[in-house]
Formats: sequence, C-alpha cells, structure tokens
Amino acid sequence: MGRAPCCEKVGMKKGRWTAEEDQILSDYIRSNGEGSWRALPKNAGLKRCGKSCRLRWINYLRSDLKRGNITPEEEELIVKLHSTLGNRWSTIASNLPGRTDNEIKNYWNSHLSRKLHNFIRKSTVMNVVENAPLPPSLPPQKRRPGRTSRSSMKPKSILNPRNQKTPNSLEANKNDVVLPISTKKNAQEGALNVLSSYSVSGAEETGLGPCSYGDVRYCNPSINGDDGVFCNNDDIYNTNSFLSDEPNAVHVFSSKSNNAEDSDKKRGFSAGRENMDTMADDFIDWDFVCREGQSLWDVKEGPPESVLSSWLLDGEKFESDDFGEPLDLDEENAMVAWLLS
DNA sequence: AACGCAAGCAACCGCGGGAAA
DNA sequence: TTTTCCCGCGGTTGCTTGCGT
Repeated sequence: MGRAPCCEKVGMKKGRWTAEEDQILSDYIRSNGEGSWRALPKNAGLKRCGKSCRLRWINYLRSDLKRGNITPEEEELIVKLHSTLGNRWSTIASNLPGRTDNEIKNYWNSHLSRKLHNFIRKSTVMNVVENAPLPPSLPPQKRRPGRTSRSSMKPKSILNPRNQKTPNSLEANKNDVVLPISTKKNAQEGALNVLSSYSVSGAEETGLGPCSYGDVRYCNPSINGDDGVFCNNDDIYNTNSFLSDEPNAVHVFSSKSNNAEDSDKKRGFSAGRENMDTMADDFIDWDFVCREGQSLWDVKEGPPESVLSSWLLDGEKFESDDFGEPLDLDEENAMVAWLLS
C-alpha cells in the first residue's frame, strides 16, 4: 500500500511564493507557532501543501536566517563537517547558525563540488610528471565564471554510434600523457581502468572517443591489458583519442571540445550528476589522489586529511564503504565538537 | 541589442523514521 | 504488532538572472 499524500494535491498552488503568501504564512506562524504543517495551510488560508509551507518558512521566512554569501570561515566549516558527516546537510546546517540545510546543500553542489572537480583534475595532472613530461604549455582554461553545469557533467551517450570510435581508428594525440594507473578499483569487467586529464579549450570538436565516462566500458581491454583510459577535462567527458602500449600506464588526453552541452543535447542524453560521482568512485584511485593532492583553498599547504577526504568521498559511499558503521548521535556530536574545537 | 547558455537558487518530490492510534 | 500519519531529509528539477557571443 502506498503512502498517503502529505496533503490534498488538487487545487494546491505550486511554484514561487508571492509576497502575499509569505505574509500570510509568517503572520500565522508568529501567532500560532511552528508545527502541524499538514493543517497549517487550511488554517492559514493558503492554497499550499503543508510541506511547501514548512520549506518556505524554514528556508526563507524564519527571522533568524543569515542572509548573504557564505563566508570563508563558514565554507571551511562546511568542508570539515562534510568530511565527517557526509551529505547530512541538516546536521551540518545545525552547526552554522542562520544557515539552512538547503542553502548549504546548494552551496556544496554549486561552489564546492566544482572546486572538488577542479582539484581532482589539478592533483592528478600534477602527478603526470612523475612518468612523463607534460606538454610544454597548456592553453589556459577558458570558461565562464560559476559552477560546472549539470549538463556538462553528463557522460556522452554510449548508445549513439556517433560517440563510438573503434580503437583502430584512434590515434594518439601528441599531447597525450601517460599516467600511473590504479589497480585498486577496477571498472566493470571488461572495461579499462581509470585516469584523468587536463583540458584544452578553444579547439574544435572532432568526435568522441571511447574513453569518456559513458564510453569507457566499451573500451577494448585487450588493447593493453589492465591499462585504462579515462578522460576528465573541464567538461569532463570530452576526449577524442587514446592509445597506450605501456603496462600499468594510462593516457591523459587533451580535449578538443569545451562544450559537451551541445553534444549531449543532440544525442538526447540524460543522466544525473550522482552518476558521475558514483562512476568517479569506481574509477578513481582515491588513495592516490588523497596522498598526492593539495588543498583546494591553499595550494601551498597540504590540507588536513579530514578535510581532504571530504572532497574526495561521496558521502554515502564514505559512510558505507570506507568508514564503517555510521556514527550514532552522541558520536556524531562528539565528532562535530572535535571539528569545531 | 538580441540571443543563447550556464550558474545559482528556490522549490518540489519521494522516501524513511518515529509517533500515535 | 500493524497501520496510518506526520515530519524531516536528501536528491532533483526548473525558473531566473547574468554573462558571453
């Protein structure tokens, strides 16, 4: 038996709240207090779902909310807490007075996840030099300010033949670089392993190779045994070539496209961002990145492990796979207190 | 100046936990 | 013990705004 709806859906208004609705809700809660959200709309005379009223009050109308940008101090605290708590936004928010879980979640998904994205790229690229020289000069990143778009985080469709080149048709890019490869976590059976890349923008798109996230499982493992190919540029899935003939090595590719959006639209691709995260967990040698990486906010000083791990671990995965059982409330509070100390 | 695209944020949705009946 | 209901959380979506071309 399915759950009963939280409220009568018919006749309920959705979408943006008007100033008038805000006023009604605020007035009602100030005189009657919070709670009884299910009954609130009817009592207050609002044509809104109770959940919607609650959300509006908590995230916007409460008088104790702090407005304005997240400060660097708050950001650091968010990162620290996230490293311990994972995606438990409400718990994190409870340690940031005036901030809501929704606000922090949005901030993480926009600002901080992009930092993570760039950080991974930077940290892995920096290690390339251990095995092979980087190209003499990489074109500077050119992108609009702001976060990485959702669409640009999508893998290229593996279903569209346009996206699939046969290995034979591929040629190594002269800018390709060989990386050490992780054998800790293998991709799906029959797939190639990990890697990373730097991005090159401003060049034309010439086609998509088999080494983007979406395509990696179609790479032919016989090409070079355990080696793998994986590309991660600013628009993470773009790549156009691969070739490797060295054991325990992978190629880092230059990209010839900086606009995955158009390609995705043309192919009708759709995928959630978490898919990328999950796949990244499968493919990336986190130990390697953690060990060698540098701080996102201060490249001169290595970050505390607790902080660094936050950037690199998906909250869910970190709870279930890497850090044992979730903390109970007391342990969690103790951990938070320790972090805040 | 107009258009298109991407970022940011507000809001919605589904689910799980806990309390009450 | 089971069922129902409410609340809260986290993930996701879609609208608005602003920037770049």
